[in-house]
Order: sequence, then structure tokens, then C-alpha cells
Amino acid sequence: MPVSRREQILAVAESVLEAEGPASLTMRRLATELGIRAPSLYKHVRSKDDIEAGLQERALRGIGEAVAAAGPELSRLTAAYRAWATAHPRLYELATRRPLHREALGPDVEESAAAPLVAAAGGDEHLARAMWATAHGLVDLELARRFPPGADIDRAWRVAFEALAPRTRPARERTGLSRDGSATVAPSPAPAGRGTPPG
Amino acid sequence: MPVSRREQILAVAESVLEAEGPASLTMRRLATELGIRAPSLYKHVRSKDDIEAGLQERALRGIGEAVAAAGPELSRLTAAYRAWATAHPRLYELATRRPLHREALGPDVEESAAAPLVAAAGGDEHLARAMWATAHGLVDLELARRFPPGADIDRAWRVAFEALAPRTRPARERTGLSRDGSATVAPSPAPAGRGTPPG
DNA sequence: GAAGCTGGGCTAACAGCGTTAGCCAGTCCA
DNA sequence: TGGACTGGCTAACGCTGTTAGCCCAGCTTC
Repeated sequence: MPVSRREQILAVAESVLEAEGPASLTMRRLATELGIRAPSLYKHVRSKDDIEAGLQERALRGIGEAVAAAGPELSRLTAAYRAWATAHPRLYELATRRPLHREALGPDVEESAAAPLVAAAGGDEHLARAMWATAHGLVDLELARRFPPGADIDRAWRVAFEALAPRTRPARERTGLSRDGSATVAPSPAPAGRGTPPG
Repeated sequence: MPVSRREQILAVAESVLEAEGPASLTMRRLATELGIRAPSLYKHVRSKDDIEAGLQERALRGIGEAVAAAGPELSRLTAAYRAWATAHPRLYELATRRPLHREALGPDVEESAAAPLVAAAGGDEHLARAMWATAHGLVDLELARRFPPGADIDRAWRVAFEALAPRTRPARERTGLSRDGSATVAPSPAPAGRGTPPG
């Protein structure tokens, strides 16, 4: 009873989505699961889209925590990212497909999820975005079964991130930060005082 | 009149989807656009899902042609890929979200779309998949507006593909093919006779 | 203790969705 | 002439998200 009814709805929505896919995520189904009728949900939630936005925020938080718990090393970071996504494939899908309503989000969610990656990129925000996109792309294509059946996906991850790791990149392209790939979180020299997170 | 009715439906579906988004892609809407009633569509098409599969194939073909027309140079390849995706964002989305029904596809579609990238990767299929995932990830996150508002996305592309380009990668990780990044389509030394395409 | 407010359930209903069944006009070919 | 096939049609089903409006329990305030 300490959890709000809204949070309860989101928890049920998450489990239904993950267990049976987005087609089963209906208002009537959620209501049944909670022992009430569909219209009653609207006392706690604005719309179905509102529920999906809540799931997105939950997913972002979950990914952020998983990645933060993995420590600063890049290979463990990417492994944690991939592990979370494959453990919650439908939630990951929903979270990345939806455009982000930043104002409706807890203000720290996006940044705290991005911070470890920026650190692993040696503070280079552009490299961090490249890494993020690569990780997302690998996960997304794997989840959508777009790689051919026998493809060695582990190896694609290794090849990608050995190429992207800061220590192996030529110095000329760096943004003037320390070249040793250490985990300093120095913000990139963006116009604004603090660096924009990769997303 | 030389085009089949099915092809007509797909063309209308493509333009409606691109112009107004997936919510407007309804059977009744397509029928209205063609001057008939919704149930008549089922004389030419099995289901709405069948239409979406058709759109996916069209998209794959379109991407393949655009990329092939860009020539062998990696930077032009990636530019063509990104340009196609941003010119047909909803179609790109639909094409990559759907799992691929390979048996229902023209057998050459997937391979021919992949071939130029494998070539640009110096024949290294794993690197080709890494590149593909990176390009897809960059496009996908951009289309979903997941990058923060001021992000320099062009630069993320440059950073990513300068790191991934075969000529700048250390030789130890290569699969023993020519190291000069030339456009030889030599298959990678996979167990099967011809190399598996990246997807 | 009575009155009133409010939170949170309910039923009924609406418009729109994909889809099926069954009917019928026209065309083509034997 | 007649049968088969093509490609329309109407009617309808069960599902969806959502709204309107009702009502009861419990709390607060006279």
C-alpha cells in the first residue's frame, strides 16, 4: 500500500508487456489484472500513452542503474547494456522507439544514464554518442532478428568497440582531452558550462 | 494498368504512411484513397500485416539501391544510408522494427543491400555488421529524437566511421584479408563457402 | 451526530479498428 | 449459352481507447 496506484499499474503493464508483447498491453487487460474495470484506470492515469511514457521512464532508469553498476570499464559497460536489453527486450524496444518527452522526465534520468558512457569515452561527448548509437544499433538489430541466423553477434560487438575505444583512436580527432582513456569525467569544452549528455 | 493492384495498394500505403504516420495507415483509409471499400482490399492482400511486409521489402530495396548508387567509398555509403532514412523516416522505422520474414523476401534483396558495406569493410563481415549497426543506431536515435537538442550528429557520424574505417584499425584484429581498404568483395573465411551477409 | 466533499470504483456507450461472410455484376472462355 | 473467375459491395463481429455519468465509502467539518 505504500506504492501509488499509478506505480502499481505501471508494474503490471511492464510484466504484461514483457511476458506477452505489446499486442496484449490493453487497458482492459491491465484492469483485469488489477481486479477492476478498464474505465477505472483513468482515475490514476491520463491515457494509454501516459502509461507507455511511464514505462519508458522506468526503462531508462533501469538501464542507467544497470550500466552504472557495471563499473567504468568499457567492455563491462557495453555488456551490461546489452544484458539489460536482452533481459527486457519489449521494454527496451518501447523505450527507444518512443520520442523522449524530456520535460515529463525526472531531470536527472537522462544525464545519469549517459554519464558512465561519457566517462568511458574519455569525456568526448561525440565519441560517447557514437558508442551509444553503436550499442543501440547492435541491440536493436539483434532484437528485431535482422542479423542472419548464424551471425556471430558477440564478435560484432568486440570488433565495434575495439575500434571505438578511445585508446586506439588516432589523437588528431580527439577534442584535446587526456589521451590515455582514463575514466576522468571532465566535461567536453562545449559552449555551455556543463557538457550536454549524449542523450 | 501495367502495375498489379497489390503494387498500387503498396504505393498508396507508402505515401500515406510517410505523409501522416502509422496511425493513419488503416485499411479503410487505403480503400478510400483507392476509391473502394475496405473489405475489397482483401481480394488483393492477405492482411494489414501483409501490407506492412510489402512496405518493408520496398524499403529494403530502396535502401539497397540508394547505397549501391553511392559508390564504394565508405563516407558516401554512410551518407547515402542516412539520407535515405531521413527522406523516408516512417518507412525506415517500419522496415527496421519488423522482424524479417526471409522466406517471403526476394532472395537477393538482403544480400544485395549488404554487399556494398561488406566491400567497404574490406570483406570483413563482422566489421560490416558493426558498421551497419552503428549507422542504424545513429539513424534510429536521430529519428526518435533521442539525441539532446543541440547535439552535433554529423560529428558523431564522422567520429564513429573514422574509428570503424578498416584502414585505421590495428592489423591484429583483421581477419587476414587485404589491409588497404580496397573494394574487393572477397568473402570472409567463414565455414560456409560464401560469406553470410551482415543482414 | 449530520452534512458535505472526494477518491475510486462502476455501467453504458461511442467511434474506429481489422477482418469475415456472403452476395452480385461483369468478363472471359469453352 | 453457360460456367468459372475477378473484383467489387453490404452487413456484421469482436476488439480497441475513451468519455459521461452514477454511486458508495470514508473522511472532514460544522
